[in-house]
Amino acid sequence: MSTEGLRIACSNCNLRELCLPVGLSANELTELDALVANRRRIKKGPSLYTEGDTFTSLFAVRSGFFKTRVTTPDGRDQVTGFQMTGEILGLDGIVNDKHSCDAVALEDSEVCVMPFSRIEEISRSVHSLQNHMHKIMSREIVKDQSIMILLGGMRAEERLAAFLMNLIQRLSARGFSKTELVLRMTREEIGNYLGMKLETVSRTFSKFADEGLIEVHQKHLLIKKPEELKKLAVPSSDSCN
Amino acid sequence: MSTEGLRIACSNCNLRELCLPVGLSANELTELDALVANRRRIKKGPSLYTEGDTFTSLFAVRSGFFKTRVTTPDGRDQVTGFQMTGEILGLDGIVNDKHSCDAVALEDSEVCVMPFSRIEEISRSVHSLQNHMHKIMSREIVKDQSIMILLGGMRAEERLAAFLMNLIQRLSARGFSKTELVLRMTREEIGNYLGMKLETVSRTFSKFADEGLIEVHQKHLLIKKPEELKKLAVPSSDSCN
DNA sequence: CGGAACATTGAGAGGGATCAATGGACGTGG
DNA sequence: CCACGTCCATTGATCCCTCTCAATGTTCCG
Repeated sequence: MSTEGLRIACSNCNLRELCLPVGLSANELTELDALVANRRRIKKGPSLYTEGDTFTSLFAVRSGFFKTRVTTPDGRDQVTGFQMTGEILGLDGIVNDKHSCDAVALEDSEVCVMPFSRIEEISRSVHSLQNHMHKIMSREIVKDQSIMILLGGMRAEERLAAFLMNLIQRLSARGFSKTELVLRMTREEIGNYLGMKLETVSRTFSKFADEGLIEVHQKHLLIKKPEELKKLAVPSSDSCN
Repeated sequence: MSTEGLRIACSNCNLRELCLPVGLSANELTELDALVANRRRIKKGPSLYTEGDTFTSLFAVRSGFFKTRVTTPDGRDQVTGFQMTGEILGLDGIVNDKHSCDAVALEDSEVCVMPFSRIEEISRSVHSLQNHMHKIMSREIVKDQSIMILLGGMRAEERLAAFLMNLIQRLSARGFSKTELVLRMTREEIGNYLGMKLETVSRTFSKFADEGLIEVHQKHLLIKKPEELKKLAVPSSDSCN
């Protein structure tokens, strides 16, 4: 929960190809250096923000891993996403000036804090940033469409396969292996996200393992037949984010 | 599919309290009059746009009723939303400069065509429009969270109750009855949206009717016990859009 | 009036939930 | 460094909600 004053400019951040500045020119990048107010470290467990918190800033994940979660009045909750390096958190807060979900760190993490008023201000002069913000929000909307397909129409196997392919794809875009991954979340969190119970997640993993598609050692997964998995996950396997 | 040249300014549109201009001052409204390029009529059945269409404009529903739908590579499809008067269509297209879903008119409809480049341009000088666009997109993201709760964690009864309460709430915001409504979509479309089969939708309607919560006459519904329904639909019954 | 599209209702099957017990992994403290 | 407790994962047995398949009814429109 500590708030350090570490300041690093977007223009020489090694994430600039993944994060908000993606596609901006060198000149434009320099203008973005005023965008990040500071960095913030979050230990595993605590929330970056919580439902109801006043919205002031967007956050870019610099390192670590998050989940977002909404809780219903009757205490049920729903995991709405998992965010990794370079992805943006906080877009839910814009509409009502307060956050509508919790963002929880699943491991020790670090985020760049970008005051939203500053984003809007810079957007007015840097056209590409303006367009970029629109694209980021639109991407989120399109991503949510994929989740609706998943939750609305797919069966357990398909959901889990789609989930794995999505994770693999995002990890490989970050330079990680296409065949090996370490799950940062529990079976329960996966299940909650995918609209199934943790036992079903576990069983489905076991089934995939029996069929030789993957190898499971707790949170360590080895993808042995990506093509087969992809076939299971047919719909929108190219989904971004 | 005809493209008429009907031009009406936002500043004297009777939807300005519901639609994009909501909350803008009179002065600002005048600046928005350059925003709507034209109007377009869509008959029941055809699409306003289709997956893959080049994205150029957002659309505001002026009259009528739409559904948005994504189709997966293997032919399954998923209804991702229903849009009524004053609501915005096309946000999905921003990220890739092409639309990622179909927008289908469920009755004869009319939309205002707002070229996105013009929106971005005006946004740079009219700060409240800039903020407004961000809020509209954020609202869409928050709405999608509610759908995830619905699809991920609720049972058939709860889904349908939540759906009805949401419709009623949006209709009443438009001056329609809080207790009576005409469904513009079929059972199949409702079911697809809610992740259930049309038979289950029909059965659940019948169950609600048996319990005296509603009265069903095909597409005409009478809400007899809104409180009871709301209780069933507990989560995020206040969801916007 | 007849046909097509949509809705209702029933009977049976199945996928995933639920309840329950066991087994590993990890971290903390003795 | 081991013991213990906690958290997490696996697996089994059973049940129930929803899907599926199928028949009938209703409305609307040409």
